[in-house]
Amino acid sequence: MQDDLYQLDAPQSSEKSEQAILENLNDSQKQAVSAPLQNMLVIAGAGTGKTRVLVSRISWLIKVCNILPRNILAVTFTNKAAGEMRQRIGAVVGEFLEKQLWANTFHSVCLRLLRSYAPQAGLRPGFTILDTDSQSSLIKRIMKELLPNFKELKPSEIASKISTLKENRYRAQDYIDRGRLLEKNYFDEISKIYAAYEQVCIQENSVDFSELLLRTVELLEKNEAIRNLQHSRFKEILVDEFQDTNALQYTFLRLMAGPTCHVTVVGDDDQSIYGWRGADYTNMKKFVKDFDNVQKIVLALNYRSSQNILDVANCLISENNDRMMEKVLKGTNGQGSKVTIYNCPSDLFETDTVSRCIESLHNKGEKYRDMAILYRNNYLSLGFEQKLTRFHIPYVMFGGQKFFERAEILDALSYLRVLVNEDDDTAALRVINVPARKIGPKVVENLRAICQERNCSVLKAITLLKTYVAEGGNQKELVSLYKKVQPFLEIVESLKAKRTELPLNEFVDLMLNVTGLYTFYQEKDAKEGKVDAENSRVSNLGALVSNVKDFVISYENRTLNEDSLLDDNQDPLLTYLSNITLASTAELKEDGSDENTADAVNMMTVHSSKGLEFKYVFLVGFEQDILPSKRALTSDKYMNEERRLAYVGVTRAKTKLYISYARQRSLFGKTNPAGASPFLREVVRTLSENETKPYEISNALAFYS
DNA sequence: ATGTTCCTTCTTTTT
DNA sequence: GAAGGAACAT
Repeated sequence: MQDDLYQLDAPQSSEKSEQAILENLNDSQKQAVSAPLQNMLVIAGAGTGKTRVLVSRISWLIKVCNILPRNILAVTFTNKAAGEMRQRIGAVVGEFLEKQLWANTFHSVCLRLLRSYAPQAGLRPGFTILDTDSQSSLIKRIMKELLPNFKELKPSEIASKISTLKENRYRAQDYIDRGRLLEKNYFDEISKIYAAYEQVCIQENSVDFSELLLRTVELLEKNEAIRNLQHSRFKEILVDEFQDTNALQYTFLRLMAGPTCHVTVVGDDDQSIYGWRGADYTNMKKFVKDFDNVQKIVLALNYRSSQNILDVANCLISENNDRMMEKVLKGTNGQGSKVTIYNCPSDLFETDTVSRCIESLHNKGEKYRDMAILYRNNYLSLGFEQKLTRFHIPYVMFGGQKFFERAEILDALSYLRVLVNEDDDTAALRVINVPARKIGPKVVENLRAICQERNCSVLKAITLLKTYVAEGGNQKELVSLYKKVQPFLEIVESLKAKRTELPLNEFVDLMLNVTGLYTFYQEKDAKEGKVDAENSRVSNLGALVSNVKDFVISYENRTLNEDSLLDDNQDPLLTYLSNITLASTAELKEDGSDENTADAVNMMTVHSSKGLEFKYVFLVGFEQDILPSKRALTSDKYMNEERRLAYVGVTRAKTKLYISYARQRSLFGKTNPAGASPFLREVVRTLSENETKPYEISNALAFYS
């Protein structure tokens, strides 16, 4: 604390700070970091030190421009990026100042605002966030009720349709009024479901992911006082991965930035790979138009890859016809070794070749953790998993079955959600019969009839039944209905009573016992013969408890500033649930197996590799119909995005890149002819003219014994 | 209400 | 080829 206060009182040493912050930056980086206060667009190619610039710029604002951290808002796309940024800024400006900075994802910034202004935003305090799974099950429920015979669209498809509509600012009524033109198919069904969905969400006091954004935008638009409050607070706003923002996030940004605020956005149109879920890199163009005097800075000096890799990358991306600007990455690490292209007779040869190559690299002293296998589709990982296992090569997979999407975890969280928000029927209905309590569809139907009649939640309906029975009500159906659901109510009530008595982690442990989830999943594990297995359901529940424990510790240590006082009404459980729903991914490390300690080959999709780098990269399955995906052939737009995806894959490599494709591939039990990706053909056609080709083609057959 | 078998599906994924 | 969902039987 002493040190922190010292730092706080010592902004005068700014000349020294200046030097320290600008040290080891190149000219354009320096230009961006030390620019006068203004709106800025930083176009940062792959590996050009984008995060470094952002972190340095924020440090500069704090240490040199003497802007208070609380007047700065840094928005990122993922929690991981936000955490990393906070940590790196903390290292420069000290923890004390770092803690006052808002560095968060779009969604959690919106959540914070909505929690602070719930009533003004049309929400009741304690609202819960719908995860993807809950959203689908809610829609499924609505469809069953409203359109039992409508099978043409899956609940998840409707869910993403609704998300897209929200991202384009269509509420259900807007869609009904003026959406018919947008829709070729199923307009009536979608609008009916959307309208009902909107209503149920309000009833249940829950918001989905897009709703967090949309509601905040609406709040800021219609409430001038709240908007002005944000304007007087945020003097500098910075956005990372700007090419990934969607229309709604862009609107949010415009609303948050007041007349005296400066906005800096950093991004790379060539790395926009989330267009399929609403990301629109033309926001970069819009930004220049909509904001005043935007200073444009281009970073093209690449610190990551050897020149051969960059030559391939530059050539690849140059084929795109919708780029914002011609950008040629120039390396700083010398020519390096050539990119190896493996031409494999079949997918079996491919996995074999890659495994052998990894083995020989390892034998030469390279670490497994410096290598990565990147693929377009998750199903391509299977063959590599098998082959690597046979070669006794350790690997870690990113993505895949996510911890917080597992059934047992979602069950546990649903119980917790009911405790926090008793209107959350989606959560209640998920677990009302888990573990099995003889509450089937019939009982649920009867309950919901009461809900409709009384316009109340499921839990409330059960409570009403209880009162009815206690007061000597004697209608047979109601009494027997109550008997059926009584155990569930008792569990919820007893948990409610104990909630405040115990530390949260102990409470969650207790909950798992009281509800019977532990026993239920123990039996399930036993039936499948995976008792004590690392990925058993019970051990996952255990991991949940320790995750809660970690949360409790950090929650108790949090610094109480004016924002956290506004937050969450001081209910740690509500905070935990919100955090978890907005966190997902690999946030929860399998305890013990810290990724730094385990030396293992990394396996992931190209999408999830964005932002990462590895010494050795194997870009596999670089084939027609895979990369580019079969479905991309329909339009130039999709094709360009696929090419950017390939570009992202290529630019992950530092020292050496291996690209492989098979001439035939077994897929879902069937063997089909395959072949090199047209992207690869483009590159080879263009670069083969060069005297010194940056690549070499290797016939994988020679490897196979 | 629950257990069993058959049938469909098979990009990418964060929040 | 495996997993999740729906229809069917117990």
